[in-house]
Amino acid sequence: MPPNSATNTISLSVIKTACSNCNLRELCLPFGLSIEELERLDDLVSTRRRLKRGEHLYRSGVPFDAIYAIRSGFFKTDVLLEDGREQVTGFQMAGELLGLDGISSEHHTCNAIALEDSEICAIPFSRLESLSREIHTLQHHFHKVMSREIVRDHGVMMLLGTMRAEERLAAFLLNLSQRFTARGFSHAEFYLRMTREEIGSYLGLKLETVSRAFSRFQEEGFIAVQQKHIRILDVAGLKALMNHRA
Amino acid sequence: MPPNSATNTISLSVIKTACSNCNLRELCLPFGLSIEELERLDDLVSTRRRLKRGEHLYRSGVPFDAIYAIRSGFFKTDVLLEDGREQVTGFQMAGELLGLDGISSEHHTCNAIALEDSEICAIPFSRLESLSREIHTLQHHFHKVMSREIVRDHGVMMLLGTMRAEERLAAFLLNLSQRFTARGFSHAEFYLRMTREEIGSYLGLKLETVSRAFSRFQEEGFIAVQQKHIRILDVAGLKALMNHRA
DNA sequence: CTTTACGGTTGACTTGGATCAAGCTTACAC
DNA sequence: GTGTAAGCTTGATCCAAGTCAACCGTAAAG
Repeated sequence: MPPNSATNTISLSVIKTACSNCNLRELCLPFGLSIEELERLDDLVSTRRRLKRGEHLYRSGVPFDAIYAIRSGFFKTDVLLEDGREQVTGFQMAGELLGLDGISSEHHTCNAIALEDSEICAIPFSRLESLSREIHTLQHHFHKVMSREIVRDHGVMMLLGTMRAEERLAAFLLNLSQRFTARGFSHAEFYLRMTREEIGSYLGLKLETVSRAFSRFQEEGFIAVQQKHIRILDVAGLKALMNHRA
Repeated sequence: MPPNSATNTISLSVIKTACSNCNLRELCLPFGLSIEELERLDDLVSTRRRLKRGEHLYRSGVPFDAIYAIRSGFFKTDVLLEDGREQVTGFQMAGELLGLDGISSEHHTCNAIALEDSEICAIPFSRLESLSREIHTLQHHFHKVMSREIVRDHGVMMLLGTMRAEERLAAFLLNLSQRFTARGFSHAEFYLRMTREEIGSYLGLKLETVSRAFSRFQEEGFIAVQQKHIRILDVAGLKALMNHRA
């Protein structure tokens, strides 16, 4: 038996799973690039890494040298205060970028933790800067991605600063639903990868309040919840809840 | 009398006040550039604009085509919900950039309003992208500025998500103080350009709560307040207040 | 100088969400 | 299988901040 030939074929095909034939390319960094440009980006995205549930992709304080694209899986990012308080700053899914916070000080300023077994592509940042000096489209798209992160953060501030508990949770569910839809999953049915406590931390609420709001939404017929399994039954109802000053 | 000659001299000297001899250059976009590079940036920063207190620099929804550097003055940015709720997303001072949120959708997503008579430099964004494809240092610094904004937003999330009213106000005062210091002003004494209501909106509190927290800080001897005039008397006291889970 | 309006302070009372506590469900280890 | 721990739900109670209201201070307009 010549095992090498088979092995080589497999590993070659694995390596070949670069940006150019990644099915997330329209959601991720390669968006809008030509075939030739894509191949240049492939050269850059050399390191792939698998993470188990609970594993850190990076920790606050460690030197920054790459940003990460999520190939599959689900992450949270959080910031810890000295006294132990945790703020979850975001939940990230396939096609989204992690690590943009590290550019400013050349050190990561938050923790990124896999909430399920995941796979990421590491993109060395200085090489990304070089390439985006040559590829206008890549440069512009990268700027859009950073800007989108700022806009998203403003949305979270709005949520934390002016909304009541049920509005926050409704906004959260609608946002998740919309992002799952963009990835070809059901907009109405999904599993939450995070605990009630993590949702609470993100939304500035305690886990008991999150749990009660879920129960309330179920009583009202907006959703069906069973632990981490969510079915959205009334999108309009959830939206209405957010807009009227209750 | 020949008024023209005098006028021309003045306007020439005003025009010459470009990045290369702006005293904010170390805080602003030109940071780290060589003399020649600075001159290329000067060509780009052509439009200067004065705004009266209360005037909008841009409004949410209008097309984005430039970012703005604050030459002098003070701004707030806010997001309005359909039902009228306002979230102040930031306060910006000299040397800081406005409008980064507009890159992602090519439309501004918040309002920028002058809180005192101010002057800004408009930087056409597509020209900034061109130039930063040629000047590595400019590209890298711009990325750092965007990233810094993301880190700042995470700080605000932490504040809104996990801190109590007095911690939030203490964090806010310490942050202002630090930014004034970086601009060569007293770290201990300054005038607030915003109302209690705007502070409250930023911090996710009502104006009465902000007012009471100011009074409380004064009673404790941490600060002296008289309307918008603030003197910080005990930085350590304010810091301590933030760290101990009270 | 007086009027007026806006912003700020303070008090009394209410309330949404936190806290404390008990019990339940699910999943995994043994 | 059974045990156990982590996560979730629900109830009772409490409290920080919100709401409502009155009044004060300052600054701009007349």
